[in-house]
Amino acid sequence: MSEIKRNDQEIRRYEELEHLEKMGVNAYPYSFDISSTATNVKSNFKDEEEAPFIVSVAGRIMAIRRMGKASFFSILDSSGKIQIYFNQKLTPDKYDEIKLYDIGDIIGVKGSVFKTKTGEISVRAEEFELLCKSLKPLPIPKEETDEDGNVIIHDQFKDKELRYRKRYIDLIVNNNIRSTFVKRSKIISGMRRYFDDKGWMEVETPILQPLYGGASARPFVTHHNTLDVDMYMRIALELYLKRLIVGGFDGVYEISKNFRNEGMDRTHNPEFTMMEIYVAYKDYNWMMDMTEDLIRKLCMDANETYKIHFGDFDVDLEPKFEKAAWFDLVEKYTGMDLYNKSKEEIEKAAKQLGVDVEPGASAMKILDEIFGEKVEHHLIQPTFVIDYPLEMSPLAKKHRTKEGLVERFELFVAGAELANAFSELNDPRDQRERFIEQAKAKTDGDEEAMLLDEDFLNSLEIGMPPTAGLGIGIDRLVMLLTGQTSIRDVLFFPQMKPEK
RNA sequence: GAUUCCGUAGCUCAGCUGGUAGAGCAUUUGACUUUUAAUCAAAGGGUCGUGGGUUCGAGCCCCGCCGGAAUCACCA
Repeated sequence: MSEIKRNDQEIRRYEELEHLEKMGVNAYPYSFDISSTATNVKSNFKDEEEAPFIVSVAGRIMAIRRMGKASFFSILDSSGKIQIYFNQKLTPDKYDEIKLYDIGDIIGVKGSVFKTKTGEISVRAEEFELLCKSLKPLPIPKEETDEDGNVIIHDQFKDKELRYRKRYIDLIVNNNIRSTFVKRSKIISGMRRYFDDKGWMEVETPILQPLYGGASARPFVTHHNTLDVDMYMRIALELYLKRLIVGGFDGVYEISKNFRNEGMDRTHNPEFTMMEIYVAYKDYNWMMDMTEDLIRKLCMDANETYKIHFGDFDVDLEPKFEKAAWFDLVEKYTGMDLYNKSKEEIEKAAKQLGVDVEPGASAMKILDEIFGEKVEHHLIQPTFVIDYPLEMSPLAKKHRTKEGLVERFELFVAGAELANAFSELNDPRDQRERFIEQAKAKTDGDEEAMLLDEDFLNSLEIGMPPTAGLGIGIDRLVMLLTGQTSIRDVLFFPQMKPEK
């Protein structure tokens, strides 16, 4: 048994807990009936009201102002804060008990609502009880409102490491971050509602997979003991969802975690949430319209406006999204037409443009670099980039008219990729060739090249109808729609190095 | 992975050219029946991230390590 070290404030709280229990107070009771939230109390209270407005509320004590025989507490519930007024006269038998309450404790209060001299709507504590004793001090910030109405926060809990590691504290004391996560939830539920209303079905597919596929990334490897085989955490949803289209569903989608064993930074977390949807009998043109409609609606639902401020950018989602072909954009921003050019020509172009290229990089890698460095940061207003080079997109269908291209689009907003979609490749012969190309790339040292999935090919041989597929990185979408520039601020529990 | 910066009380931070620690809030005690950063009076609280080194002496200088942040690289 390791010895628990407590600081003075913690020791004091444990002593108080014992004191309360000696007084016959249960510091951890089972339930409490709530009639209203803090915000509802405030909005439903009317000055003129003559009949008493009795409510019962519960929340965490965030501030205590004791004045001898009267005290004002501020409690916080899921909706916000409300002031509680205690007076010895109101509860002569229990007034001493509140002397043992601390900031952080959770209490339930029943009483009439009134407005204090200073105009704050408050609940008179006619009945109250402790609902949970808090045994560790909370880093409580203090808020002050200056003459101009600006809220100044003192002693704010802002150490990013601690905030991420102890998110539950962050959520209690930094009430502004709550709204980001509320919006996140709204965005995801809004997306579900949008798809469900169209009759598409939410499904679940394996996270533990014998083979990983559907994207270019390095996987996490784990081991199944009974079968004694290595398994992979999925890096994408694609190949299983397409199997379900083969199985006869017209529309399937999944919103779930993917795992990629790669770097962590402002836009990457090793586990992240992905939405992929596949709709039979549709192509990427149709999918573009659907995506635009969806994103616009989600933004309106979350923000009640189409205008977004993200980093240094102001983005407007209301006008029709731009469409531009991949090679046209390269030409626009580099002055070079690289469509259907040889590897030597592409290498030369990269050199002229000052784009660093790893030795041995394929033509596609170089093109990708050029696009990433010269084009992406220009794509601020919503832009569908369409018609990608074939080799970059091993699961996308060949363009119906343009040689060497596929029917694929990515949606860029504020310089970041938000969505990726194709007319899905359903010709099993072509798909096999693409996998073989990938295998070659892998032996040439491309660690992220895709693996050949025989069973997936088998499903295509059974036959998949023409299908459009779309993937949206949910975390990035939430970042965009909430104006957060770090993925860690849209994840409750971002991945951190283990402590110690 | 690289570079820069950061780690001091429960929280936010100060700490000069090296002389073994300060403030506000929080906590404790007392006063106070409409306060709201409540106020007033007093008090307690620190292995200065960690391990070495230099020095008579290190929070401060040097090296390693741990953790974090930012930027870059990697990354469909």
